Amino acid sequence: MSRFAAPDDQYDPESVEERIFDRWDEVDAYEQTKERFADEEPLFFVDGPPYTSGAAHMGTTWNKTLKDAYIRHLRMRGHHVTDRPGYDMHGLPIETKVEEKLGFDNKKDIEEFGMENFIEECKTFADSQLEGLQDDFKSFGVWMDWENPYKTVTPEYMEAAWWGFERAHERGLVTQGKRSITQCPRCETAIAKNEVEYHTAEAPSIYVTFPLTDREGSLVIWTTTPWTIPANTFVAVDEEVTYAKVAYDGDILYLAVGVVEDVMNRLGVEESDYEILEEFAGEELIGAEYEFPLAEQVPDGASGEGARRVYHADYVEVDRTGMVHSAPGHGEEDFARGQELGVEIFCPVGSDGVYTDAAGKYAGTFVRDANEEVIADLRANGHLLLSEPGHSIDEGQCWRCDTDIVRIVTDQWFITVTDIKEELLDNIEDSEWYPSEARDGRFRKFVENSPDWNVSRQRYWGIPIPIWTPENWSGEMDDAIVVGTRKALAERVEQEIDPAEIDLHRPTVDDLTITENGTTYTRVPDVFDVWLDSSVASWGTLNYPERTEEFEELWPADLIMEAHDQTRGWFWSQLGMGSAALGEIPYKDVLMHGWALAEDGRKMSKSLGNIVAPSEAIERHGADPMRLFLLGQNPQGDDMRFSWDEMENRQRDLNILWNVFRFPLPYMRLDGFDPASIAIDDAALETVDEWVLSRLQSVIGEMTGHWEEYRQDRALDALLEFVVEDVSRFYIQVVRERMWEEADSESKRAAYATLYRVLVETTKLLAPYAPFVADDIYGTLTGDDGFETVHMCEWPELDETLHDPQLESDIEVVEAVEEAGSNARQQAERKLRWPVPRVVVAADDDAAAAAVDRHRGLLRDRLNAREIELVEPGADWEELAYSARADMSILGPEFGNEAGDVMNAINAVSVTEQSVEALREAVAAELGRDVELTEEMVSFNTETPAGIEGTAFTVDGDDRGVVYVDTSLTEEIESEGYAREIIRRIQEMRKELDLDIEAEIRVELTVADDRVAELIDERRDLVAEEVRAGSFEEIDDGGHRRTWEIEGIDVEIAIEPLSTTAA
RNA sequence: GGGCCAAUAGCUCAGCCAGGUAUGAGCGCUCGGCUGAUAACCGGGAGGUCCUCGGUUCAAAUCCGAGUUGGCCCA
Repeated sequence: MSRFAAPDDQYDPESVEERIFDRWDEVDAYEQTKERFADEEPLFFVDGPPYTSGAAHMGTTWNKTLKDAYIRHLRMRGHHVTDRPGYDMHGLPIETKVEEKLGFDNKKDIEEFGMENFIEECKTFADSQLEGLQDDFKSFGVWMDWENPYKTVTPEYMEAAWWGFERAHERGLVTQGKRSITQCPRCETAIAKNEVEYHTAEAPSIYVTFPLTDREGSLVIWTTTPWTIPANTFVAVDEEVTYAKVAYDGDILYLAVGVVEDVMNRLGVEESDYEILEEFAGEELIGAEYEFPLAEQVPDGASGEGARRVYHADYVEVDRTGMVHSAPGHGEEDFARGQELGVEIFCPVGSDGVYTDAAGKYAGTFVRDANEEVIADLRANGHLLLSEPGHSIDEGQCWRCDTDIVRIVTDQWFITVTDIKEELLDNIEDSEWYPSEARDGRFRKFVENSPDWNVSRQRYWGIPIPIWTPENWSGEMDDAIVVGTRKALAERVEQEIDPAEIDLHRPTVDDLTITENGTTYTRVPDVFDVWLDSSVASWGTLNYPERTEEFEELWPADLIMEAHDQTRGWFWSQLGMGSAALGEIPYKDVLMHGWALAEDGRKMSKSLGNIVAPSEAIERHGADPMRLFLLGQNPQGDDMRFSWDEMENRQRDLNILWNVFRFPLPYMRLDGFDPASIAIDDAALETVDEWVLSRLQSVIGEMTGHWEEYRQDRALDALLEFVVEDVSRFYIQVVRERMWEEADSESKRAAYATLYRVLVETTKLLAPYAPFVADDIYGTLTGDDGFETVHMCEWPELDETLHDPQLESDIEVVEAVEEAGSNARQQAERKLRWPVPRVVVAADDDAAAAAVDRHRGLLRDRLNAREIELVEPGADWEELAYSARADMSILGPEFGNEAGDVMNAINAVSVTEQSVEALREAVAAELGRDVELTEEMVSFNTETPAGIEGTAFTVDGDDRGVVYVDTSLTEEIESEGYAREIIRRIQEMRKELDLDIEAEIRVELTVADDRVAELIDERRDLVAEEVRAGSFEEIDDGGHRRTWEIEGIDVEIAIEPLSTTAA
C-alpha cells in the first residue's frame, strides 16, 4: 500500500479487518511485536482458562478483550508480557455433554463403552470446543500465543496439579474424611454446592411419632424426606425452648409448646379434645431414649453408643413440631452434630441413590421411590401421626443433568484450608484489587467462611488424584503415598513406564501399583474436582515443575483479570492452592470486572431469549467498534449493559477519526509531503498547531494515568473527546484553508507536520482498543518509515516542550467565545458566510480578556468578523445601555404619592453603567429633581443597540463574559456575502460534475437583480480564485446549468470545464 | 432466607467516597447553519419526582435506615 494512498470513502470495519488480518499474516505482526519487546522487563500475566464446553459469549468476549487491551498496552509501555492463553478442559460438564451425545444414562453405560474410549471422546470434544473458542477470540483481534495455549489435559499441566497437591500433602493439609455431600445419583459423584440449582418440587410432608422407652408418650417430628428415616440416629431439640406434654387421643405427645395449636389444627382436633398436661424446658428431654419407628423394616439401622436418643442442636427451630429427626448419614447439619456427639454415621444409601443392604427391606430401591413405602410402613407401625399432601419445597438438582440430588455421607478427599485460614487471610493482603472493596469486602468474607476444600470427584474425565493407599488402609496420611511428578511416578511404580510418554489420565494410572517394604499400594479411584485444575494455573502455565527457569523468574503472577463470580471461583481456588503449596498468594494485581447483561438489564440467557452473540455484533458493527464499546465500560466490578445503540456510536466515533485521517491525505500526496523532512520543533507552527499538539500531550498524560489506575474506559473517553472535539471539530476546521493553499508554504507544511504527528500518535493511543483501524491508519501514514504494525510502537510519552497548559485554557475561552458568537449570529439570523463588521467581547475576568486579546486573529477567522473589540473586565462597553425596572413594593412605602412619578422616570431612562448613582442622575434629569434611590428599588436590564445581539459565554460552567455581534450591513459586506453564496453554489456544481480539485472552469452568471449583480461583480476575483474559474463568459451550448435562489433573488449559474473546449 | 453490587434525561452513562443551584455528557429527537472531510461537520432547543419511603443536616442525587427492581455469590 503506498503512502498516503486514498482510503475508503467511508470507514468500513469489515474491509479494514480483512486488510489488517492479511497484513498481520504477511509480516508476522504478532511474532515481530513479541520479539520487539522480548528483552523488556517481564510482566507475568496469567489467563484465567475459559471452560471448553461452549462458544464465546459476550462476557467471555469482554473478558478477553480487556486482557488483550491490557497486554497490548503493557507491551507498549515496555514490558515483556506473558500471554499464554489457557483452557479448562476437564470435568463433569464435558462428561455429561459426551454422555448426551452417546445416549448414555449412567455410569454403567460408560463402563460398558470402556473408560478409555469414553475419555478419548471427552478429549476430542474438548479439543473441538477449544478450536471454536480460539477462532472466536482471534476474530476480534485478541493477540495471545494461540499456537501454544496451556491445556489442563496435557501431562505437564496435570503434573503441575499433582505437584501442588503433593506440596499441600507435605504440609499436612490433605486428608480423607466422611462428609455430607450433595450427590448427583445419575452422575454418581459429588456436586459442588454452588453447582446445585434449585427448583420448586412437590414433596411429602409427614408428622411421625417416636415412642419414648424410658417414659410415657412419643416425640413428634416433621419431615419432607421420609426416605431419610431409615437412617435416623437421633432426635434434636432446643434445650432452651419450652416443650409441652400433650394428652391426645389416649396417647401422650411431646411438642414445642409454641406449635401445639398448629399441629392440633392440622390434625383437625378441637381444643376440647386435647390437653396440655405439663410444660418444661427442652433440657429435660435430653438423653431420653426412643424406639426407632422403622425397627421392623430396618433391623440393622443406626445403633451403637449414643444412638436413638434426644440431643440438643442449634439447628432446631420452633416450627412444625420443634423437634428434628436427625440422620448424620445424610444432612450436612445432622452430620456435623453427629460427629460432635460421636454417634454412628449411618448411611444406608449408595452413590447411585439406591438403598444398600443396610436399609433392610428397602435395599435395592431408589430413595425417592421409597417415600410412599416408608410412609405406608410408618402408618402400619402406628407411627404416622399425619401426612399432608401438596407440600412444595426448593429441591436441588444437578446443574448438568437436572437430576434431583441426594445428600449422603461418603468418603472424600480434602485440602484442609481451614487449618491455614489465618495464613490465607494474611496472604490476601499481598494482592491489590481493582476495585479495592472487592478484596476487603466480598473476598475476605468468603475466605473467612470457607470450609475445607473437597477436591475429589468419583468420575473419569479429570486429573486422577495421585494418592496410593494400601489394602485396609488405616486412614492415616502417613500410611499413604502421594506422588507429585511423572518422574517420581516412574521411579516408584512397579510397572515399566516412560515419564516422557505417559498419559496421566484414567485408566492408565489406575493400573499402576506401588510396592514398598512389602506393602502394595493402589491408587484411589477418584479424580480431582475441576476447580483444582485451574487453581494451579499460575505455575501450570509455566509448565512447572517440568521447567523451572520461568517459574523462578516470574512467579507469582503480576496480573489477572476475571469477572466477579470468580471471587468464590478462581480468585479463591488460586489463593487456596497457592497458599497450601507455596505459602503465598499466586497473584499481585486483580482486575475484577462485571458481567455482560442484556439490553433489558437482565442476564443474557436462552430462556429469556436475549442473548447477543459476539459474532453478530462483529457482523453488524465490526470488531473494533465492539471492542471500543466493551473497553468503554468501567472494568471495575460494575456489570455492563449491552447496547446496540452505543456500539453504533462507537462506530460513528471511529468514522469521525477515519474522516480526520482521510482529510489531509490528498493534499499531502499532491504536495509530496515527507514527514521525515520536517521536525515539529523546526516547523513554522501557528497557534492552533501549538494548541492541538499541547492538547495531545495533555491527553497522553491523562490516558497514561487512567491506564495505571485500571480505568482504560476513562482513558478512552479522553482520547475520543480529543479526536472528536479538538481535532475534528476545531483543528481541522481551522486548518482547512491552509491545506487548500495551492502554493507551497511554511504554514502549510507546519500544518501537515502537526496533523501527521497528531494522527500517528493517536493511532498508538488507540492501538490497544481498536487494533485493526489503528494499524490501518498507522500503516497508511507511516508507510515504510514506521514499524510494520502500530503494535510495535512504544506508548507515547508526554513531551513537555510541546505542552502549554496556558494555551489550552486560552483556547477554551476562544471556543466559548466562538460558540456564543455563533449563537448570537443565529439569533440575528446572520449566516456565517456573511462577514460581520465587528464582534465585541466583554470579558468578566483578566484571564478571559487576555485569552481573547492573544487570539484576536483566530476569533476573526472563526466568527468571520472584520474586527474583534475587547472590553476589559470592570469596564462597561459604552455603546451598551442599561434600563432599570422599579420595584413598587419598595417604592410605594418610600415615596408615597410620588411613587408613580418616580417609577415612570426610572422605567423611562437608560444609563450607560449599571449603578444606582448613574441612575439617580438620569432620574433627576428626567424628573427635574433629586430622589434618593437604593439598590433594592431597582433591577437592571441590558439594552443592546439595534443590529447587535449579545450572548454570554461560559467555560466549564463559569460565566466569563458576553459576546456581542454587530450584524449591520455595508456594501462591502454584502458584496462578500453574495460572492460567498455564489462560490458555494459553484463548488457544489463542480462536485456534481465530479471535477478534479485543480480543474479550471468557465463560469456564466446571470443575476436577476442589478444591484446584487454589481455587488458580486466587485468580488469577481475572489470568486474566480475560490472556484478556479479561468473566465466569466457566456456558455452557449450546454455546460452544467442551474438556477438558484439566493436571499430571494434568482441566480442562474452555468459552468463547464475549460479542458473540454480545448479538446 | 443471608452477604455484596447497581438504580440519575427516550438510550448508554458521569457526578456520590470528602453534602452546597443537575451549566451534567454523548447518542437520539427537534429547529437552524455549513458545504472540496460532505453518507462528513457546526450551533440552538426541548427533555429529570436523581427507584420509593423515612431519618441526619441550615442544606441530600451524594450520608444513614427500610423497601422495590435487577445482577453476582451463598443458603
